[in-house]
Amino acid sequence: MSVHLLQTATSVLLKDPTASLGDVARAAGVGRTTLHKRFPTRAALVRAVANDALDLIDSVSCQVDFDRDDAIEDLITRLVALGPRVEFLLRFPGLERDAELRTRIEAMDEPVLDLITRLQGTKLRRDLPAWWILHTLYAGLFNAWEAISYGRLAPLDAPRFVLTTVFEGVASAGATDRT
Amino acid sequence: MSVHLLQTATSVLLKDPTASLGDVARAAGVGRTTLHKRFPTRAALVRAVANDALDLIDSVSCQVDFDRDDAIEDLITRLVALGPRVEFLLRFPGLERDAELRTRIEAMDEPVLDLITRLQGTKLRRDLPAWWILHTLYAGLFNAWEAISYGRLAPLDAPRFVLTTVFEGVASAGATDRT
DNA sequence: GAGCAGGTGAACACTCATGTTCACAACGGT
DNA sequence: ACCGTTGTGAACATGAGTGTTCACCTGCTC
Repeated sequence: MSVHLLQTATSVLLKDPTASLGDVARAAGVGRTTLHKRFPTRAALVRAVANDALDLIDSVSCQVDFDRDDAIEDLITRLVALGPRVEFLLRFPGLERDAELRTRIEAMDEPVLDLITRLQGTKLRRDLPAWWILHTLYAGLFNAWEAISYGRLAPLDAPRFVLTTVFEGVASAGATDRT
Repeated sequence: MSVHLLQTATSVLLKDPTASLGDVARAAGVGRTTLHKRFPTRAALVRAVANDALDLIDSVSCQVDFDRDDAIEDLITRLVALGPRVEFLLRFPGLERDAELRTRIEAMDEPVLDLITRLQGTKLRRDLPAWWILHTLYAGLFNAWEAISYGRLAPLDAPRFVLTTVFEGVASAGATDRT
């Protein structure tokens, strides 16, 4: 049941980062006292939500074979499915002020950066820095999550949208005006 | 001098959306009373900052000839230069709850959406919805602003990065694995 | 039934952002 | 020198979120 509490907290805090603890408790169908017993302070709750998301990413990361050439496609597809839990990590303001969290987030980026660097020998452009490509991927993910939450994009369409847009761009195949 | 106040408020609130009015006033080198005299309430300040950003966009929008085929490139290049003032519009939480602001934001999107739809006849892909392409552009902008604020990206490089990435994608030219 | 773990609402004190007012200082125009 | 404007710090009341405690209830095991 504590799991459901964290998930509810995730979506409530994501929708309104200034939501009070009372709001979170009510949304989770739980007393504010109970919430306080699990997470003695607001900072503790936020940290728990973030760590939960990081655990989720770790579990996904383990399932991806980073040695395969289509590892990125696999990773993106799996990350899209995670939705708000991970979006929280990239969106919640002030999260990077927690040193421990910042460390975990950077550690999460590292293998992907390595993968990108390696693939820049084959299927990825060499004229862009790896970090820019990584953040472009994140931007695509965030884009998809937002569209899904607004009901504009079907969750099952999302991976294809993100991958095709990030990899091939929005220009039509014929128009190659690389400047 | 009021202009400088709004710009300071923009960057302070962007860095920390929960910053107190005292923080804003101090950052602007002005008394909290003075701030209150100009903007009687916090909501009024936020609205003023947002409207300032929208005015800025309007003034840019007027300079772009939406009939030209390279209007998008022109628009993006100009928007990148605006930086945090516009980033505020896309980032600040709860901004869309103000009906008047939401209207202005949608009105801002409209001509760009029309342009995208028109260009889908020529240089833009037809197999993606116009709104998706629009949001991909925004995501690229946001990406660049963030990289600039972290000092990773030179402002003068930004337009090229955004345009080439959004239009052509991150895949190397040879790898055309359109699924 | 006794005991215990877990959950709950009520209540309290405390902090802090906020809105508001007021008296005072600086400055420019007349 | 006078006065309106503009900015300033100090002070105050208010409200909301927060952390904390306590008494009470429920369901479970022994």
